Amino acid sequence: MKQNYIITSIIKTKIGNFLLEFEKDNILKFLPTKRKAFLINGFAKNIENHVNNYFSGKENSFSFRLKPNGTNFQRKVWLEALKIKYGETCSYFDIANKISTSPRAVGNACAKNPCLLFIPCHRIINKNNVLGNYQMGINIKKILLNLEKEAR
DNA sequence: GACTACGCTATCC
DNA sequence: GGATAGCGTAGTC
Repeated sequence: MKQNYIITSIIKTKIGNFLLEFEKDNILKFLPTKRKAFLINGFAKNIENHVNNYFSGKENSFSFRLKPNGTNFQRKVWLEALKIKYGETCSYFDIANKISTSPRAVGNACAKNPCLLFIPCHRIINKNNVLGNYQMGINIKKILLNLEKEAR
């Protein structure tokens, strides 16, 4: 029987190194890390290229297959986040309405997003246009949103 | 039961 | 009108 192995690699981006975990062509995790960059194979290199294109404004959507680990509820929130288009934002309140829950719970799920950037939870902000919070800090959130606004 | 990447309201300058 | 504090809320650990 053939088995799929989970592969880890560290890729380098403008805003720091990211730990990439994938299984075949499904991305399981994409999180910031302090570890030194290393690439395992062509797939990781491919991701790195796409991410760097994104950071230089040349690319505005990712078409990777994601396989994030989470509860049903978290997946529902992430699915809604994926629907937010490049350069647009949505409030926690809006997302909460769509899946009939509370904004607090939406924030909770976003905080556990294992695929930063690919699941664009940086596009989810507070209702009163305040940015809210972010796993990598609100500075990064600000940078990402500005990048998308200008590149559009 | 405690903890949130929220939002609303009341209350204070 | 702006700043702050308190509380309701829903999901997770």
